[in-house]
Amino acid sequence: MASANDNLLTLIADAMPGLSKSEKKVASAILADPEAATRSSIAVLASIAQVSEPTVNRFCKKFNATGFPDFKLNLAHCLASGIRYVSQNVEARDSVETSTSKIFNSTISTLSLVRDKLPPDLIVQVVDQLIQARRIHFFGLGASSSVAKDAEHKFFRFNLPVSFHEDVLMQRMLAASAAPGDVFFIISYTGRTMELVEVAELAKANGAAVIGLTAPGSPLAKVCHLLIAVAVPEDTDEYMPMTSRIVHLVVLDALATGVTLRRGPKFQGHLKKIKDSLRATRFPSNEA
Amino acid sequence: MASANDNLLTLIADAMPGLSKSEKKVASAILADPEAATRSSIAVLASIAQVSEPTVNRFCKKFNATGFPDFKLNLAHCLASGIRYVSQNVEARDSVETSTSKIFNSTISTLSLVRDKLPPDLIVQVVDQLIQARRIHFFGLGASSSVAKDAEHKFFRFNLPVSFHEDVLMQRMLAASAAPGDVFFIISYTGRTMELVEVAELAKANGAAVIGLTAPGSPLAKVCHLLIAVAVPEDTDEYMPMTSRIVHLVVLDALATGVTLRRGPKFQGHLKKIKDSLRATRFPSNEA
DNA sequence: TAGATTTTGTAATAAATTTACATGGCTGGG
DNA sequence: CCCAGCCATGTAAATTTATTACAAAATCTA
Repeated sequence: MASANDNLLTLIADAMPGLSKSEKKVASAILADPEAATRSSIAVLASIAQVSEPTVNRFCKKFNATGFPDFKLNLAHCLASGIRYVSQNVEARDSVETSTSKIFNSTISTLSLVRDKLPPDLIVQVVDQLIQARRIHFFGLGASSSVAKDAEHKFFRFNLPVSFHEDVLMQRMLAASAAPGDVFFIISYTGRTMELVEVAELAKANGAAVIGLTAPGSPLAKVCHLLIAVAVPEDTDEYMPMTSRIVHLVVLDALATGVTLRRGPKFQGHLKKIKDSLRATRFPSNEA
Repeated sequence: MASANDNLLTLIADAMPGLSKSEKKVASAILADPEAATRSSIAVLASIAQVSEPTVNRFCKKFNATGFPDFKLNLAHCLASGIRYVSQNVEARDSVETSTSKIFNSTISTLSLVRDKLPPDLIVQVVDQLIQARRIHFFGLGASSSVAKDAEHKFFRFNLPVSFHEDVLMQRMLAASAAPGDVFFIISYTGRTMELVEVAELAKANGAAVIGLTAPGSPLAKVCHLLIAVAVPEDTDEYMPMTSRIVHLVVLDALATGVTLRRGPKFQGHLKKIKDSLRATRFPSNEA
């Protein structure tokens, strides 16, 4: 399913190792400036890549195109949908306008990257785990604490037994008194925050399920029963985790929606009740 | 900036009245199935429109293309970036895989929509306002409270005098004791939450600046000195504000980055100090 | 190293696009 | 109302672009 409108550039980049010498030349010529590739003729691209024209043509056909023009079209599509797989880092001399557009662009491209990379059944598994949980704790610290808080807010509406804690002592206490049936959902960009790793280990030792939304290969990732790995190539040292946080939130959106869908229509009534209870606090809408 | 690659289809539709007989034929052939147009050759399109090939070519040149292929490319661009807005809503019978990909897609397309619609200088103005503020309060309720919390966290790192409150009484007290030089940054998806509107009015009456990140035309929007209007066509009644929240966060990222850039390089030292202070709480990275 | 296989390039062919030019229809002045 | 001039449109030729068929080179296998 993901492969249908998959990111062509990513596809090419991923296929690189398995390509022959001159195919690699073509690939890197395209990756170097995809925008230009969509505008050039096959002759121009061939000369840029220093290969013959049929080689370029064959290359295109390898990537499910009927020929070169079709390939260019596909390329144009994936470019237009905001996908710059190389993140555009903000630089100190950028104007505010530039940095703003860079931030939007890199957020967008990161999201589409994650969308394509996320194992489709993983979300399903996590949803299953959440639905049958006796109790769900969302933990996060620092930048991830507002993500965890958001998660609590969202899942609370679903009438799931959720709680959110950003206090380390509370987290520890809850982990210490964990039992099978409890789910600890731990959110961390780096996956290296000691406190959280220890809490995860403690919870796990007590038989609770630990779900991690964090970086692959991190200490926290190793502890989790279920891991939603989000690898965001971020310029962490320059600025702070930004896109990773967004990705985490969207993943949680997906999970929450998954839970609702699983609960079926009988459950919509509950949501409606909550909505109605909020209505009283609002100015009436002037729309129909 | 937005008008540069503005929607080509709209452009064509608008130009219709001023076109000649056979140009109209071409236009309607394209508008009837733009997707097909990007895939057809000039000969095919000409026969569909019942005109000759040069007519099609001339038509393309009228719309700032160098020729037919270039025109197709432009068309493909505007299709890919525009077509997704509609019909990505999650439906009750969707599988979890489908809903997940829909959520990612609609988040992505909403972000690119906002990116194109956001007035470039607005961010600059807000950044100016924030930099010179004596004190900044981030307010949000419900789903927006975690957005506000996130904002506080981010701006705090910049050593700006920020605070965050989700408690209505605290908000009211702060607004009541507001003074010129204070900035109230109020975040609300609907812009209809009474409490927040009242707080905004109170703060404004006391001479504070009110910045709103909310829906255009809403009661809250009318109170603000500076308004960052985010109109997200959301199926609020089915599920909850999801994409709007993400957009809000990305806007705040842009603002935060804008502030850092304005502060200049001397300020990087401060950021580094904060980063170092966090390092002690982390497992060492195994990377270089 | 010989033979087979794969990769790459050359040259011819086919397709698509553009240009140059001719025709037809319309408009406005006589 | 008719003819000159102009604009819109089409025809056909030229040019560019893409594809195919085939041959040469490189790589691999035995």
